[in-house]
Amino acid sequence: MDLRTRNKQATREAISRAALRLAVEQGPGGLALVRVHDIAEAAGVSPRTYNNYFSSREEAICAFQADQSKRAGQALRARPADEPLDQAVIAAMIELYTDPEPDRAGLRMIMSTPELEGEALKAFSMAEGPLAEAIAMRTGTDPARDLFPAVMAAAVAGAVRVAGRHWLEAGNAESFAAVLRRALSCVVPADVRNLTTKDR
Amino acid sequence: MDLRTRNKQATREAISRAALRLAVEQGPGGLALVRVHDIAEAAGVSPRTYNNYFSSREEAICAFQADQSKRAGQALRARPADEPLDQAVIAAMIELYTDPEPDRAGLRMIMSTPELEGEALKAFSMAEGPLAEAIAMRTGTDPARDLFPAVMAAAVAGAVRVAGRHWLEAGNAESFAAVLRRALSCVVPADVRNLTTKDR
DNA sequence: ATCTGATATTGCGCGCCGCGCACTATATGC
DNA sequence: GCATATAGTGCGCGGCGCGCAATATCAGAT
Repeated sequence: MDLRTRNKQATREAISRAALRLAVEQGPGGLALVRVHDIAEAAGVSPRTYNNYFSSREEAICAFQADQSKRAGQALRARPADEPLDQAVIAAMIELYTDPEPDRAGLRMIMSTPELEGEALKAFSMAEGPLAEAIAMRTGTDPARDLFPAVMAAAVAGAVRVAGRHWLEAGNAESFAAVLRRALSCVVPADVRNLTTKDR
Repeated sequence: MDLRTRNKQATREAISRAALRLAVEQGPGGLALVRVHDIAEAAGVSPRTYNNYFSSREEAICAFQADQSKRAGQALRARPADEPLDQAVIAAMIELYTDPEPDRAGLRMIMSTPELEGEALKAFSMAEGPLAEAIAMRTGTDPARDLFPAVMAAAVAGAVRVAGRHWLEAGNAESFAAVLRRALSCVVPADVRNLTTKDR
């Protein structure tokens, strides 16, 4: 990859990290106190530059989650091709979202701050497109006709979100991986054939 | 209900309707041209009053979808108690979202305008809470321990969203009810017992 | 090592937005 | 018909997003 591009990504990440850190410092109640000026300063960049990378504080704060979700497709595609869909999806999502174990404070910030709700949903739902594509590949279905890939992708993304919420509310009782597996088991059918055929 | 409250709701709806109408007029590309001033004027209200009801144009535009989603719980609860979960959910969602058949232009506006993406996701996801509660009632599960109700609710809301997108992209080939049924069939298990037991 | 062209960063300024506050208009319930 | 809670409004402030043009920075060729 181009060095120039790498520097850009570094700047982007610096801004994003600064934004999330400052937001976490204020807690879910004080998002209004996180000024663009502060984010830019903490990232060592001018306010105008901050706005070249993100068009809202919310977007900057949730950027990490968004980027992670975008990798959902490749995570599933990385699973062995002969693995059953349900196992592949569960393994892929656990790998994607628990490497490393999520930051509690950060996740709590983006998931329980009303002003961030829309952006957080956007961040998680960014997994849907790539995921649907990967699922379609695996099941050999045509995304234009079959609803199954897109619906399943949305269900998986939703399960991840619910798992996150539950993991935040419960204490350290369970690892996120365990919660995630439980959640995904509710929507990823062990045998998917009867559903796809019904859907054709 | 109090008359005063009804007038408030009427005002709220007037603003919301005006906002959506103006947005549709500009199309998904020109949301920036929909000024608060115009919305307020079209609703016969001062800009300041508009802001007493909605804290952003996006929220005003998506208010109808949001309100509809909020009724998901009662829609499911209105189904006969002895009806199997899968049939009840499908029937309830079809009743809720196809009475009347959705407005194509309006739905297209909120679902394919990038600036509205977050708010639209919020609107659809507002069904999840009430829906999860109703599902928990039906299945007799404890939402605090079992993930199933919340996960299923998220999956259903996601399926509705995907169905909407598909219905917009396809022409008049299918009624929305038909698409909705197909989408929901992908995630609502015909026999839910094996999943709930696995989840306990 | 130097130059050069591309590109990232920045400063400035405009228009709009969300909202707190205080005031006014309204009509509900007595 | 009146008192009073409540909805609507005008004003003003601070902040934000972004277009534009100038500047700084750096990769790559010579």
